[in-house]
Amino acid sequence: MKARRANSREKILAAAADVARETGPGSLSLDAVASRAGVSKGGLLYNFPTKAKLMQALVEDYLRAFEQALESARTAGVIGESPLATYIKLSAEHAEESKPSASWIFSAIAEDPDFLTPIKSFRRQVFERLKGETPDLKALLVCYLAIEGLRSMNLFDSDVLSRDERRLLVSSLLEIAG
Amino acid sequence: MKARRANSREKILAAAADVARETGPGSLSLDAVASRAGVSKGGLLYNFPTKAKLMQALVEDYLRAFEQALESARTAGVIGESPLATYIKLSAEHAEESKPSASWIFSAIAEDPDFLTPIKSFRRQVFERLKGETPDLKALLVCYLAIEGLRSMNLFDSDVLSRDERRLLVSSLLEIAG
DNA sequence: TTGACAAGACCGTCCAGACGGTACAGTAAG
DNA sequence: CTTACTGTACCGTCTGGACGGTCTTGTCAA
Repeated sequence: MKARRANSREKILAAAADVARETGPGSLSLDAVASRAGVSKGGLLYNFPTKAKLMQALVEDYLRAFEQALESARTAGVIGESPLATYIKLSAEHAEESKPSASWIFSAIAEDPDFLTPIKSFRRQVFERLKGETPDLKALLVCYLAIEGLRSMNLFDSDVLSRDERRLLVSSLLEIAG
Repeated sequence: MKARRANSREKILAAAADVARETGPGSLSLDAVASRAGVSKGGLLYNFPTKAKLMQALVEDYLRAFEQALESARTAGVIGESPLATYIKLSAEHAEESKPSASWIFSAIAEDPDFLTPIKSFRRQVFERLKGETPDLKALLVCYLAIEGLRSMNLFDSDVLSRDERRLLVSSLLEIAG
């Protein structure tokens, strides 16, 4: 679409995520993001005219990426696999990444709590879809919530569970999901 | 120990939680808390000499309250009930409260991410204890994580699950916990 | 009983710094 | 000529916190 010289947009987005993760959600200032991205503040404001637009882009990119990953996992998955199982596997992989991938969310809701609404409605959508595809509601609830718990641990960079325990959890969930 | 004239300390703490919930984590300023608590800024600073101390008090009170609730639930609980089942019931009750009880956490970690460490170590402690008391590790993992998911939904004020679904989830977990 | 006084609890104002955002002149590439 | 920036200077606002003053309460000697 844009960016002939270089892809500043993505650099900036990545820099914002890094700054949020490393220096904390409250320290996500435009100056910090700009210098981290190797871009001047003027350049940042050229790409994202306001801080809110930056946050919005962060949210939208995140949601789009997850949606695409889910879609391709669904088509590329094992044929006999249930949609719930696919969801569990994909989410577990995401949570297994060493870096908390979305701690910028904290910055976003600190900036304006309304940034949560698109995320919430996306989650709701995914859950409703899963509900239509899963015969056993109890199994769905348990698995979905446990995955949500895993996501939360990743978000808060919690080390309550060991790697082995995480693996055992996932395999148990897959067993429950059938 | 303190507060001869009135109990400003608790009023302030409650006000801080209210402000964080209603106006968002980023808007938790001393001025806002003071006016909400019906106290001047000077008075607030008298009780909590710095913003960090306020946050710390919020964290400590929260942890202490949960610990006490857990302890009394353990002693007052049904005799045949497993510790895991007690934990599930208590946490579910907490999550059932209409107001997100701890959204000030976002404010705290925006202020300084280190406020998470006492919370994390507390969680770890609780989990380790549960691990020593629960024979079935798989059941523990699934239940603990699902509860964590429930907590996260409450924290983010998410409405993905209906009340009925939450109830079904809890009963399923209790079934798994045995 | 009373008056002096100390301490505790709180008020209201002020300030330095940080932040988001604007403005604008310059420049290198296509 | 346009796009995509860089760099600098600047403004208005908000925030944490310091500070000095004020009102209330308890204590205790006379």
